[in-house]
Amino acid sequence: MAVTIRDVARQAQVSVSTVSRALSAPGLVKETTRQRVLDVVAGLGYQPNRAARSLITGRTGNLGIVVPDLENPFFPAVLRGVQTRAGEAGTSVFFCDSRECPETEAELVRTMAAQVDGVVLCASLLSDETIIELATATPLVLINRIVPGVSSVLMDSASGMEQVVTHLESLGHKHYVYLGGPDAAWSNHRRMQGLRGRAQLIGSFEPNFGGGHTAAEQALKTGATAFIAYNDLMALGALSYLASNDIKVPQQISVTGFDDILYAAMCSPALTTVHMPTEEAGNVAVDLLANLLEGGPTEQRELPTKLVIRASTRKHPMSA
Amino acid sequence: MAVTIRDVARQAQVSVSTVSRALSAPGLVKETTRQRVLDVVAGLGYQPNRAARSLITGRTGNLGIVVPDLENPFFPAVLRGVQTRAGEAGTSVFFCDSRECPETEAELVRTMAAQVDGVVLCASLLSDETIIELATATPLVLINRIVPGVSSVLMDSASGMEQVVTHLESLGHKHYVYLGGPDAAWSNHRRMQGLRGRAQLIGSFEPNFGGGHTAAEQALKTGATAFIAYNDLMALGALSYLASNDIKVPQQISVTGFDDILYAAMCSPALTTVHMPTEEAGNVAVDLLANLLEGGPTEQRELPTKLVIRASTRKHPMSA
DNA sequence: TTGAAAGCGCTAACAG
DNA sequence: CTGTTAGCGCTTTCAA
Repeated sequence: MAVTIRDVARQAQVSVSTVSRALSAPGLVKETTRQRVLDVVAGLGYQPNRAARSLITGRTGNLGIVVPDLENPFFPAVLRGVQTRAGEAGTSVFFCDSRECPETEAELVRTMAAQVDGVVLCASLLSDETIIELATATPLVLINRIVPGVSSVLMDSASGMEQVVTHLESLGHKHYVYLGGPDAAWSNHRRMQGLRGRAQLIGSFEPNFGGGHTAAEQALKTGATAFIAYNDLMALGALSYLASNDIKVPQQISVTGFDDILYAAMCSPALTTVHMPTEEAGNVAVDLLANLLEGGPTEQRELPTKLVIRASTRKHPMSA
Repeated sequence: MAVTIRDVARQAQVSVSTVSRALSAPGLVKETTRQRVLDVVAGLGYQPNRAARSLITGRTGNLGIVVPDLENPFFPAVLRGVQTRAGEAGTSVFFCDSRECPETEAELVRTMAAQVDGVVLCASLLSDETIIELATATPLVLINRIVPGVSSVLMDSASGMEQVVTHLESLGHKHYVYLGGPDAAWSNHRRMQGLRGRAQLIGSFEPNFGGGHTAAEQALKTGATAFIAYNDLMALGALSYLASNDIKVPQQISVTGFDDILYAAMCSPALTTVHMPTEEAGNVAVDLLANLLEGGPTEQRELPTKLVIRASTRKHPMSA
């Protein structure tokens, strides 16, 4: 195979342990020796064998992330945050898409566990019990989910939703309907809390374009003047349904989304939605995982969200 | 740590080598012995330590993929294809986003090389030389890029573009402009070939929403009646620019995209674009990589593309 | 068909 | 500050 630590040791005229130390515990080696080793390392293009290292340290230097749907741009954004922060620490990232299936999710976490130091679980659909069980076996950080005793980073959905409601009320809307996401999604319940009981509820629907389409059809029958979608993808689906039925947004019906994915700003009318600090959440998740790996305590962190008002909402016509 | 091969051997009353063989070379062990070992394995929940295994076999059982922009839904779709096929073979997938930066790209491939058996490189911006150099060090499969002597899977951009041109001509358009993507992108040149010299060229622009916005502004000055965008994201940006300038699509100007990302169908007007077999490309890439790892030859595979006609194109008004 | 033994490349005591 | 030594958990000759 490639060049080993022994080759470096020989050429630098030191023992293998000195090479090892020069690389991973610089303080323990005389500066001139270290420099000599480093030169040889560079010259030979030596790269430590990670398998050998992790065999002895028990650490892989990798981390995993599983998301429910890679096609929802919300999740690639989180991935980016994770990759960026992990990369800074020389950590590589495994990813998996569970396709909104809880069984797959648990399976993936278990499979990953064997080859990573810890995993980030996004918008999990698993039960508290299963999550606790997984967290016992593997350092685990949740994103947008709270489970007692497990680290997590939250984007404040409840507050985001309250901002939506406040906005809609300030526009004079009296009757609005919530196009609900998956029952198993913790975020869905959290968002409902933010509604403070003021919205009519329908659902649950699939948290994607098709789900929004279906939801809009039902929502229309309620006579509501505003639709609050579980997420942007559903809102986009609703927009599409309404457009194809010649219902004008926002003139006849106001629509709001959640997540502020890229397309929320691109569609027309541009979507009023709640901005989520996705990349930052990814960063923080990696930090929490790092703490965990150093024996630190579990932590919960909450990141603020902010309503972004665009063109899909306006004053309720009757309230003028 | 966890349960080791020795624990299994002890409890099954055989040597460690027998356990090893029972697991990875079933033919070499008496059936009854094998069954006994397997029972113990299941009972103990034994999972072979991958680091130890790969230390000796030199294989990691992992593969890597690097894409230029995770925010472009085209790439998550490819990722999915890769993950799916890799998963079937028990292979895990590392991902990285190079953020359209060639240096980062090369760096990422090199970093990954240390811990994967091979890597898939999507829409690479690197020079042929660099790619060949990387391919020499690591089994490599390219997606949407051809480099002599390197395996690759192509989605037939040239043909896709020809279909666009044919469509536009059939609608009576005489003057159309190509909103070009990055100069370093092989796909960009390939798509230009499909133009057969019949479009005016402007660019290059960033292959995203913002780039499309900018491009549309310039394209407008050409007096062309149809805009052909390098990809859907740019087309979406162009649509947005035109809408905000009260130019009606497709009444005044026709617009086409490329890729058929999810949002191409969602926006309004829905985008006429070229559908790319992204997931399949991911699958095939994994297959080619597997062949390579088994000592097979490099291969080039081309997958067909198909024009999807939606609402953003129509007959040229002057040609009625 | 099975077992014993020799490492894969590296880190981590333990001496010096 | 540096070297020696003993493995980490597994696969793979080589013998039996």
